[in-house]
Amino acid sequence: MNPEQPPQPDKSPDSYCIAGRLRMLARVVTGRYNEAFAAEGVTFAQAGLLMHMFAQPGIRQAELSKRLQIEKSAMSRDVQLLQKNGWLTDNLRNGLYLTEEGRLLAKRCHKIWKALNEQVRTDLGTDAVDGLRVFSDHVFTKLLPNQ
Amino acid sequence: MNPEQPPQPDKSPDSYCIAGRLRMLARVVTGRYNEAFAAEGVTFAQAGLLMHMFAQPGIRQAELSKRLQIEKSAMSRDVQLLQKNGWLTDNLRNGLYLTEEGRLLAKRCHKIWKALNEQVRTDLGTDAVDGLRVFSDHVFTKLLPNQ
DNA sequence: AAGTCGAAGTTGTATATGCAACTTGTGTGC
DNA sequence: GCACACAAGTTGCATATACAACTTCGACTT
Repeated sequence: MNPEQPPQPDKSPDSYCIAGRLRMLARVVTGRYNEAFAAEGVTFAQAGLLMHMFAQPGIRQAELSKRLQIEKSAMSRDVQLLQKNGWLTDNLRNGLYLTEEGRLLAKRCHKIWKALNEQVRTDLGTDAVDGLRVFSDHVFTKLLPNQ
Repeated sequence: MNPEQPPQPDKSPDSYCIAGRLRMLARVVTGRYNEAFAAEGVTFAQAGLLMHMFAQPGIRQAELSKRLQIEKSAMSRDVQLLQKNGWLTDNLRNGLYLTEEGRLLAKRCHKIWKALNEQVRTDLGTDAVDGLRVFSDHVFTKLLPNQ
């Protein structure tokens, strides 16, 4: 795949592995976001869910699953974890609602997210961000089965 | 973040979340690769490691960690899993070597990978693949600390 | 109302991943 | 040779994720 390189990120230019590259990038970028949310005691994944639930109270797990392309059982467990922390009301099956504590946390997370996402966009530059958007659009139109 | 959309992948065009998007893409694309490797009884992550070890026998965990940007403890466990399946010799600490069975599997995986990766590139198109490459290059130069 | 079917959600099991703390190995200076 | 420092690897613990199988819920039919 990429023989004989010194200890360096694997960035072979041609015919690189799409899945491998995506997963590596996700690890790197997730790490950066996780650092930023650590002060609030949440991971990026958790913060993201909280922000979705804040933006759309009562949303169902099934809808979040489709939007985020996370398997329903994974979503179920993510949701249970948030609930265990007291951020969700206990009527999970009737739609997801944040507790007051959850709403406050979601707001703080959104503040952090907004600043960080801007920072990262600036750091990477327009070309990079556009590149990812183009790739992303093609995946949605060409790789996803139905909707 | 993305209020009021019907059950659809979250593809809000402007100011989308870099980390969220990357993670979603990684989930989607990983799924596709995992399907392809399922016949061999391995995941994409495992197949990738096997191919690296095949291409560079004796490579150390530390080097793979840096190349793939996987935390060393995660790498340690991934390696132990491969060994448990009889694909690695037992001298893990002196570099990673495939068993004969491991080498054969790695070759079959490479065949699958090569065809699939080409297929995905074709499906997505040059624009998309270039877009990801550009993004990726910027992450390596701007987001990774040292090397 | 009872039965049925499909969607939504949960649980069992396994892998992939990270952080912190620990252990082991290696080399360097004395 | 020893002691110390640092790199490599492992282990404890927790989260994120998927697939399969199961349960529960709701709507529709009769």
